[in-house]
Amino acid sequence: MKEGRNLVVIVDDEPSIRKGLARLLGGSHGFDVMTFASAQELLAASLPDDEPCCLLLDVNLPDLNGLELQTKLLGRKHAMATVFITGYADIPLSVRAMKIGAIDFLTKPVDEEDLLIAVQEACRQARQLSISRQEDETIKKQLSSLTPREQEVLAHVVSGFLNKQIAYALNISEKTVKVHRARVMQKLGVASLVELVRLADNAGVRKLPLPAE
Amino acid sequence: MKEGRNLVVIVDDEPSIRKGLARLLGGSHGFDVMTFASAQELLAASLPDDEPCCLLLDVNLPDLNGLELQTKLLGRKHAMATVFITGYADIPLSVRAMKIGAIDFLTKPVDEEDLLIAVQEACRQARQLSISRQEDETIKKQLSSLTPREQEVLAHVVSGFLNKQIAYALNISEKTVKVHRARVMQKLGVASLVELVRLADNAGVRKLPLPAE
DNA sequence: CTCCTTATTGGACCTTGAGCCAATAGAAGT
DNA sequence: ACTTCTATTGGCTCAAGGTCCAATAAGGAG
Repeated sequence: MKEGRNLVVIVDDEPSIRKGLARLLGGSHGFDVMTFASAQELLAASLPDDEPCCLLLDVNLPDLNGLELQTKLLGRKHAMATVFITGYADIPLSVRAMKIGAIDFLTKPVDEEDLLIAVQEACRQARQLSISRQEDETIKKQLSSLTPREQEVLAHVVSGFLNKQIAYALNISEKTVKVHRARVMQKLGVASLVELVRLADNAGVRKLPLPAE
Repeated sequence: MKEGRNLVVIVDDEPSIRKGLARLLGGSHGFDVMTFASAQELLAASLPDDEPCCLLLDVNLPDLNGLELQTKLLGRKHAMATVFITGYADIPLSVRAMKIGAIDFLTKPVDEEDLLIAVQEACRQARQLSISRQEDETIKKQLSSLTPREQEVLAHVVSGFLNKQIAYALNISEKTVKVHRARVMQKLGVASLVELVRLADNAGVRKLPLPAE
């Protein structure tokens, strides 16, 4: 992943627009640029691995609506944020675009200043998303390296149970719980219960109901 | 706070529109409705205490732009979510509205179905916001009931320090740390370290840097 | 089939960390 | 002077973590 340069992926069926945008962004403003003429082209292409990017989408693409393309891409592993551009559009369409998370929705002729601000913001959000996804990934991987029993013990621990309560709930001895617990701490690379709770919460570990007290 | 009924606050300078919207929402659909003819009227009025509500704003108000009004209101304690309605507007305006957090941006003539969906969603989000703000409030209040020393100890505890490390850092004995710690737990109404960490994290208690290891 | 690894379980023992009860001392307010 | 709040500390008990050891069962490699 190249650092310092941000990738902008342009999809527009007008060659002149593509070139204009590419020159503007790629030239003096230091973005890496890739261009596509249609949604199909983009979907078929392989983007640089895990490179967070700003999608610059024309709404009125010949083969697929820009919003539908955006929806299709959202499900992917790629971290991206979208800026729409359009020549002919109405308010409901722009509102729908914003609702599904577009960074901005610009009308042609596009104001350079607006475009740059939007693209920079999109890149920023894409990078942010990429980072938080990677962290998520790492945590999930660590969690899946736990054995079923360890995961069970972890769930109880972060629910606030004492070892003896966990032992009773799982019908094993307290000593065994301690062993599992120690393994969990070691595998997840945390040194304290505090860190363990934060990590588990971030990973969305299900909290169990407290016992009747 | 009345339960079960959601409040919709309508601001529009056209009496006929006000009445139409009020009748539609207040009648068969069971919303509580309040209407205002201008931004000033709304700002001067006192809304039911802490009642989460849906703001239904005409964008083209005589005295103040709908978006500016929304911005003014955001800073208040009231939990509200906004749906804009407009007769004459352009895409940049609708995009700006969505950027500042509008739930929807509808064009006249307003489709009843769309309006209802938007209003319901706005009410849902307003209630949600209200709840999370109340929780925030409660936590902040509890935190401020801690003495300075207790807050200091809390900060260290949720940073993963051991009692002896805290004692050394604060230059007091370990026993003292334990007492402060117990008081913190009691005042915040938590029974375990796990809960304490979650509560502190939600309240944004600053984590201290770990000691050199 | 045997050997090896992993997961799960558990006991005895010891060290450290944390929680509970009681208590003192100073400062501030009534 | 008396009460209240805050900060402080000691002693005792319980919880948690570590060490050393060990048994059982499942799954693969050779």
